[in-house]
Amino acid sequence: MPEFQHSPGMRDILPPESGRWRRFQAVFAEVAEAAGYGEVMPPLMEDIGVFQRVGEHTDVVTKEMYDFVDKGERHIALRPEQTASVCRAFAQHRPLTPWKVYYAGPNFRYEKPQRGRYRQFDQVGIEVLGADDPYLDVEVIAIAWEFYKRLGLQQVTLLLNSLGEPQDRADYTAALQDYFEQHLEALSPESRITLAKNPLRVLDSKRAVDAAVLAGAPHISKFYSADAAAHFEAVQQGLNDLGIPFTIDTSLVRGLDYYRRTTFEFQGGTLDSAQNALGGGGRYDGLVESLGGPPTHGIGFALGLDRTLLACDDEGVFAAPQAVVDVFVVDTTGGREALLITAELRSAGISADRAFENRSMKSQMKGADRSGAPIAIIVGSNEVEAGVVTLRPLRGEDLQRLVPRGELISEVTQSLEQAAKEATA
RNA sequence: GUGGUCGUAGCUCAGCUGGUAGAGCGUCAGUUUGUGGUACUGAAAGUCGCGGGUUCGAGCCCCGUCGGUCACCCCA
Repeated sequence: MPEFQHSPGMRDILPPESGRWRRFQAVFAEVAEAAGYGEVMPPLMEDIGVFQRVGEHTDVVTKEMYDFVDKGERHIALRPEQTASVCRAFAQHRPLTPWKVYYAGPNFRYEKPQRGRYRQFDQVGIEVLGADDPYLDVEVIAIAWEFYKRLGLQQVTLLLNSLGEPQDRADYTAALQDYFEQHLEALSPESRITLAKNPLRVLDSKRAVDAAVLAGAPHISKFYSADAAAHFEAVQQGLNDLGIPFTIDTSLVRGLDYYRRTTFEFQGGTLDSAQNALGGGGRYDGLVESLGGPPTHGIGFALGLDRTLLACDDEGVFAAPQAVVDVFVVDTTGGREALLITAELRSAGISADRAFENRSMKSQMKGADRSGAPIAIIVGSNEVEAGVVTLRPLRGEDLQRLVPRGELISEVTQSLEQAAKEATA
């Protein structure tokens, strides 16, 4: 065993999996940019106050933050999510609204790790600040939906709810509190604890004993103000117009305290309940204001990279890309020819790899095979004397041939084009 | 944070009631010293997570600890 391993909940992402991560983020960037979103890159750490504004009562803030005091006596925290940072950035820079941004990168939460749940975990997401239009809600959801489609995921369920206006939410919370207190005996001990902290979140319970009580609980929909009801109606209509299927789930309560009106979550159909929340988001108010900005409407979502990838594994889509190089150079004269030829190929925009340590030809050919390259360039003493190289197709039935050293690039280019054509045919 | 479970070569695992470690895959090297993907031969590679204890003797038993995993909690 090595003396050091990564800390719990941290991981090394190695190739080819790392290529999959990069592609994941690239696809997300494409989808977001196609809708006019620009990338925002907030810092990995901030004054802890930025995150505390998100919700004084949530576990994310109270128990799970990675924080420390820096050499300037500042109380700093590693970001547990990015929404707060984006709002802080908005309050600080005051860009034109609506401000449409996306982000990708790691977040940190001090939790007990388990499958699909790490202390350093990546999310991609978008936020829009400064607009309250229900069609914006639809656009935001549609972007996530399109992203899942691009990945190839089929079994994603969109759960939709509205928490109403802050007042509606408060009224509902009070009603819920009353109801649960009347049925305290039937609630699980865990839920009773949750009830004391935040009645809304009792609805999240997955415990079987709570099911009966939950089924009889009052519904948020009875508490909507006219505005909230109209907004929610418009969102549903818009989703229907785009052909995006959704399920209303009145028990859908997001973890952070600042949400209002539209909330949504994406669930993976193939995953266990512990990690089936692929992503979620909603509309929020007051966050920018609490960070020193003007009153600003906001909406956004965050999607977990790990869980989404787990869902991809289960559905057999979005596999890790195989690292492939165009050409593998086999040199049996000591390696200098390979040095020159790979450099020449790379300068010409042709990716090329080679073996080192002067291995046997057989070993080098093995390397060529493993590299995935469609062609090998072989150089031995015969070739060097004759001023040629051997161009050896590795994938098809074509025979190898000698080409003049000076025509290397044009011959390889031609050969690669032909290989590409055969591959698609 | 609480509870269950697991931890043996790079990977996946075997190792019966305790007697100082094995397989497959992979890696490397050979099988006519210029040619890969198949086959054959061989080799390297493990302080059996770590630390204590019981025992003549522990990978197998006990305790602790670290890590993974599952459930709860929470969430992505």
